[in-house]
Amino acid sequence: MPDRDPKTGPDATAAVDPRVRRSREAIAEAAIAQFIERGYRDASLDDIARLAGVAKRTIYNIYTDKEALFRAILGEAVDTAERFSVEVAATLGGTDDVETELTAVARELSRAVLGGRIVPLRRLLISEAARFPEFARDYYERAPGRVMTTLALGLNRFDERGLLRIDDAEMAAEQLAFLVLGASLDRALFEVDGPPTEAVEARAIAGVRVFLRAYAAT
Amino acid sequence: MPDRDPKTGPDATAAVDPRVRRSREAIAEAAIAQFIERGYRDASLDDIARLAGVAKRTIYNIYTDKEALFRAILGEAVDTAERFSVEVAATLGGTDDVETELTAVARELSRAVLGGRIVPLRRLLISEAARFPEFARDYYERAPGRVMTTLALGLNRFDERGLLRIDDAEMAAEQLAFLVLGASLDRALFEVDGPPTEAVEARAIAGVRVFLRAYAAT
DNA sequence: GCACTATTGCACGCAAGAGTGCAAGAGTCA
DNA sequence: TGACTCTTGCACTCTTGCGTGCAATAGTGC
Repeated sequence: MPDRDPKTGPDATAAVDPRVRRSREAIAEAAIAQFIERGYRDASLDDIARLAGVAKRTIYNIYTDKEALFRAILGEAVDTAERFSVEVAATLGGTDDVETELTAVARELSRAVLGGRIVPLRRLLISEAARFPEFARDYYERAPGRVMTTLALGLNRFDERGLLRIDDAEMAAEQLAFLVLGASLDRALFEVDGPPTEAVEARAIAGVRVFLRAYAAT
Repeated sequence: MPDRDPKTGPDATAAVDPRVRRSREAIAEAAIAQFIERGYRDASLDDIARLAGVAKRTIYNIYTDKEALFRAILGEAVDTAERFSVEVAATLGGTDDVETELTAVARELSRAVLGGRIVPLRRLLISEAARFPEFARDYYERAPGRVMTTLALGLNRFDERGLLRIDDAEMAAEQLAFLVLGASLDRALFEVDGPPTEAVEARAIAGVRVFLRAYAAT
């Protein structure tokens, strides 16, 4: 939904000047860092330029606006989050060992969501949800939404094998996900620099156990 | 932890001028509305003054700073959230009908968290967690933390009655809470003006069912 | 009604930050 | 090397918003 590549049309039309390419990359890197750290309003273009090792004027040569920059950069971040999401739990339901598989997915989920830049990105999206509601919605469909769908597929596979008894797979997927990392994720949103590990693992394991007791086919 | 009543010492020392009282109330109301709607940085004191029907100068007669105003107002909001929280699930574990009681608590929780000003407050706390980390921590301990403790006590009562088999009550309380409204709350943080109801109820009911299947004593 | 105190409005000063213009310099491609 | 394009630095404008000073006014308590 959001427009990326604000000034170039199709990428294929003639190779871009390497200077432009380098500038773009440096700016993108500096911008996402600043936006995530300070938010849209408090991130200044002077700082971004300085951090990117680029003149402020150059930013304006590429992006029309602070807003255009933000949209482009945030769009990329959401793309990245989506790319991560398609890989999570993709193979779920492949074996007969439900507990092992679910535990592995629980760990994978925890690591992926709490380890990388997802939590800061979520904070930014929530902070700017009033100003840029499309991004929040877009993210939610493409990242957590995709994970839920994938999880649901895997749970259905277990159901078909007679290892779990799943009635509403989408609902069960949500329940599994929030059992595993709901509490950890919620805390993480509030504790800006808290250590991510510790209770996270315990919650993941315990969550899987509860899920299994509720949904085991026996 | 945060300082409220920035300029008066103990409240008991002589009744305050009613003019001050009125100003304070009007300012507080306008300020929390603006801060919640626009965030710390984008909320302007001119707007708050206009909205409160008060001269900007008056705000500075009461609060030294924009920051002092924010701290005072946010402190009050957290107090209110805490007051709400002590009432949630206080009577849990009083009867023998686990399912009915848990379902009632699930509805109560959903309504309390998703219905009032809690979600916008959470958004604000998350947005400003980098600038004011004390408030985020403080809130988390005093509101959700308190609810978890209360829930855990109730679950323990069911365990003592032999109706549930609870090993780690704090963990079980978290699991229940996030089964019931984890998904709804997470969505709510991103969807600024989305309708709160609809799937919320379904998640609450289904969450309780899963919890019971996992923890029933039979 | 009187002394006192808070509110008001308004015009400031000041700083930060978005966005622009331009001429000089440097990289790129053939 | 030459033609071209992008980057750079710098100074500049404009807006927004914080915070203050002051003299006039109005509410409060006795």
